Amino acid sequence: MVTLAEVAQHAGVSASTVSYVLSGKRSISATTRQRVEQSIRELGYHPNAGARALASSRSNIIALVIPLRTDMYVPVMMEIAIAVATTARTHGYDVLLLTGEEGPEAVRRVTGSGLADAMILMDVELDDERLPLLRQADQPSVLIGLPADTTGMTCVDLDFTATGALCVEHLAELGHRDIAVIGEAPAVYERHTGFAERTLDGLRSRARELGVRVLHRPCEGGYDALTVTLARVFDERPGTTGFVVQNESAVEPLLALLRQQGRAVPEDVSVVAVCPDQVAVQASVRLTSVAIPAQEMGRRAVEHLLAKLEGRGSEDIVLLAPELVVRASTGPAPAAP
Amino acid sequence: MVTLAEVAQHAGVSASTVSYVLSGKRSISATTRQRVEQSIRELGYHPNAGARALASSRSNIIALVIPLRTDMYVPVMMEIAIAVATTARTHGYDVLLLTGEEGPEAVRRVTGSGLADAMILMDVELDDERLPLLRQADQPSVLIGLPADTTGMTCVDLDFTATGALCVEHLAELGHRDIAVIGEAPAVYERHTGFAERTLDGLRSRARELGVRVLHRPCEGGYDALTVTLARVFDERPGTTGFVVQNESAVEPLLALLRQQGRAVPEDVSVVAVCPDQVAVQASVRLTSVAIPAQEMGRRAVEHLLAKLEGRGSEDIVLLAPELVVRASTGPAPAAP
DNA sequence: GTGAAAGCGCTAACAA
DNA sequence: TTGTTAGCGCTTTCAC
Repeated sequence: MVTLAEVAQHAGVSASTVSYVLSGKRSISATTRQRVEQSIRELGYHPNAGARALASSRSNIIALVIPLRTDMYVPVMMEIAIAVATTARTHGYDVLLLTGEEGPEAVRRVTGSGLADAMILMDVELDDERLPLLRQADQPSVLIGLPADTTGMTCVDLDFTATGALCVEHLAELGHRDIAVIGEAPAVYERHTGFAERTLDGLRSRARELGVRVLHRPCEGGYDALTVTLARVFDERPGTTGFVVQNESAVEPLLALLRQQGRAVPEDVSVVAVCPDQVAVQASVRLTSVAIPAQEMGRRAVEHLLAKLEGRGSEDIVLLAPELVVRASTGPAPAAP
Repeated sequence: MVTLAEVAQHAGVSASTVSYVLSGKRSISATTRQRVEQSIRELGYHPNAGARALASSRSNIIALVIPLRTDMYVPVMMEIAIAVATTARTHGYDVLLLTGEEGPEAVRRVTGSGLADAMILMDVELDDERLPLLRQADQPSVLIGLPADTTGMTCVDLDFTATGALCVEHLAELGHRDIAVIGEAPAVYERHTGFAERTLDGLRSRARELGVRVLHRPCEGGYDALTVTLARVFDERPGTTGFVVQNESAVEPLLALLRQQGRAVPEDVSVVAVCPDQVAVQASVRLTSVAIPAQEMGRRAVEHLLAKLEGRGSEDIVLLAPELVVRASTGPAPAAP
């Protein structure tokens, strides 16, 4: 294993010079720099991460805590994780992958050991038990998601309230007056992950303003669950002409069942989805949808984290504006019979 | 920040004693151990990761290289990653998440810096450019996937050859004599990721033995692509009664199009999928399928890696046996018209 | 069963 | 612009 001392000797300079060539923290003459860089290349030198961390008390590692549950938004999680990793790399950081399994203990362990310089938490719950630890830790952190109490926290999330509002607005403009919301599995609401409620809040309050009636039904994914849910919806509100779906695994079943019942999309019924674009374009009817901007969420989370690490302040709450893309699943409400 | 020295002082012992209490590498009297453990708890001590890595030249970190492409098997990738992370934790290791983006350079960087003690590579291509580096590195590694040349490598993968064979066997037993294979996107085959070809090989050679005709069509996901592909299949082989699908995003479109064409599943046409169980059970017809055992792959990869780290040898190639689960999408071939 | 002490490879004052 | 040097916190030999 090649050490910095060996590089120094090979280049005929002192260790600190090599160190400074690497860090750029003081000016080096062009010739010296070149000799050192030459030696580094010739010897195939790579700085030792442990030694560096010890001496500088910076590991150049960001911890990313992903949810253990894989019942929801898996591709979105993955996309965020990848965005976090690639963004971090462009800034010289690596990413440590932690699962939610360890719970609050993970925060303590990483914070205490100096394994990572900072952390990003995904799938934050409204009243997350890790938040107190995070607040008292001296490590910067960013949440992806929005807890109930955001005091002292930096959060990045899609503006789900605006998302909900946007969905109704679109349907209202098209003349729909009776809307059903097919939501996430009941477990998601019980877990109080926040985003589902926020979508609903935004949707309902805008609906009230626009004079649109809303029926909300949480729903497990899959055909069986949706068959029941859909029957109940039309039973209770036969005049329903608009659907908002926020549940990936309900999308295709919904479309299939509507088709099966002879309700044409978008002629008889309009559907707006809150889902990744890939799902929207690969569905059997190309879906008008609001996408979850996973990449941007990951990127922004890292950038805010780095800002904090470098002592630059940064906004506390970053809510990304939703964008509704109109595709083939929404159209004017049918004339009342 | 609490150091080992402070714990030692607080407990009235030497630093090395504390270290040995932590590592268990030499016997400690019960009373001393208790005093030390007490101090550790009282002071809230966490060993410093950098110092530990420097002194022991072991980081207790495993690097996991995930593919950058998210065009395929995303949930499977995620599941493997989570399994790797949780398994690693139970053995005292953390996981560093690297994207394929850096390419071979990532291997060099991690190997050279001592950032990680070992690495796991996912989505290995048949002729992967990282393999030579891996072979010459002194770090243990495990591949998830099977390259063309496995010399000196430890690999974990589903036995896709057996998977292909299993699919035809099932269809052949049901009397199907003309089978179409809806494969991954052409790009997947061009990339030579191996698994797609291996499935096909196993499928074809078993088909030959059983006197079954096979037509293979790579296919992009989605409805449009599948519409074209399906038309071509029935054009070329009107007598096709069995399908094997190895492409998540072709599953639902296939079922929908067959239904639309008035071909009932499984009465007129049988479908076997190679896909995650979740996809199989949530499809509009519950699919007979061979699952990709993502969790087990992740777990096994870590276990083999640890075996190598501890100097225990370990098998070179681990091919997990496929299991076909019969659900509602396969049945006896219809009598010839 | 326990302690003393020499590093591990690097960073960052402090000096020149 | 460059060199000297004192640690960073821990592991591990060597000695008792």
